[in-house]
Amino acid sequence: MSSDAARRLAAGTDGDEDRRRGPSRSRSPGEVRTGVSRAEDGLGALVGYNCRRAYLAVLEHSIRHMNEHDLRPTSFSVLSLVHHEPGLNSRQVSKALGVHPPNLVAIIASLETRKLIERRPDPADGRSLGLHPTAEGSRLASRLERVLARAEIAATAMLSDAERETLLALLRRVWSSPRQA
Amino acid sequence: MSSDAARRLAAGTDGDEDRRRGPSRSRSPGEVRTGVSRAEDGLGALVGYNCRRAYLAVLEHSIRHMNEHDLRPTSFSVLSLVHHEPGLNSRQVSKALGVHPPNLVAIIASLETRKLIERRPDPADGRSLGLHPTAEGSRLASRLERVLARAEIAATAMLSDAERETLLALLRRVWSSPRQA
DNA sequence: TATTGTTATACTCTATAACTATA
DNA sequence: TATAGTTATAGAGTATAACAATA
Repeated sequence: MSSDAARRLAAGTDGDEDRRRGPSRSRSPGEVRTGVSRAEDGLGALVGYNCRRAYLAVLEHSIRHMNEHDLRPTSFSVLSLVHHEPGLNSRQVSKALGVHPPNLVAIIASLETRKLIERRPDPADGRSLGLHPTAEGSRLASRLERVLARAEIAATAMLSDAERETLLALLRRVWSSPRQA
Repeated sequence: MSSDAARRLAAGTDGDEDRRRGPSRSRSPGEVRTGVSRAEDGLGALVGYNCRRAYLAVLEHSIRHMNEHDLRPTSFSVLSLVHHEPGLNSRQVSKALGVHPPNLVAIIASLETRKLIERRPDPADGRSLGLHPTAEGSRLASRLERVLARAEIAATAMLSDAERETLLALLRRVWSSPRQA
């Protein structure tokens, strides 16, 4: 490590003892000081950036549990959704999860091969195939949901239960609110 | 559309008028009712899932502005970080952003080719190359940060300013808190 | 021995066009 | 004409091993 900037970043946190410090120069004098590296500035001020980092931090705790059952995050999402909403077809799963239809084909085929879900022709629409969890699929979905919920509590142990609920509620509103225009 | 499940999902929201409804059957009787498709159940209860969906929802508003300057999310992150912390080397950027070193090589090379950043040999360490924004790079970073901040406010217009700040603070704590073990 | 920057490479994820069967 | 499922494919993102130069 050679620079001041490096040492400030290393921790990744923005603790109280680190609040007021000199500007990290190497910029021309007279330039506006932007607040260098405080969490409220730059990337730290962006909801998108922080959502992504939080997602990855939480995922790190969860991914192992999914891998133990040979499920990727999206495979698990499909299984869980079909568990809670049996009868959905592929197109509806696509819309609900925001995954493009072609990218669901292999996922659904794999879940079916592993006998976690079944595809049943819709008698009312010859094009549509309803997705239904098998008994084993439902068991796995419920169990993994519980395991992942616990893993997430561990991953977000720095939050109180109330704060975690607040976070969940805010996130849900962000992505599931009807968009304007 | 053929199933009940489909109609319930279509809106993506969980409005009050939709709160109490019968279980979506096609599962064996006597099975525990899991709360089918309410936001608090299944995927909706998972922080990771909601972080990811919120990230993608916000990104949809922001990506256009980055593309206008031929920047991908990670390229912009590097530029913004280097703008606020000039002098960081590639390894430090890697740690700060959680991007693996080999994946930064092309990004940094491109930013340098476009004269948005410069690489200066560290006199104290012959291996290290300090990254510094050019005047144009700093201008672009500041401008894009402002544009993206506004785009995010539009993307999260369903939140009050206070709620947005709360969300940001909670997300930051999730990913930047020191992890246990 | 350890670290910085790098190459090569593989794997995963995401996106688009176009085809078929059905509506 | 439109929609559901699918194929093929391209592009973007992410990951690991290993090397040269330097510490």
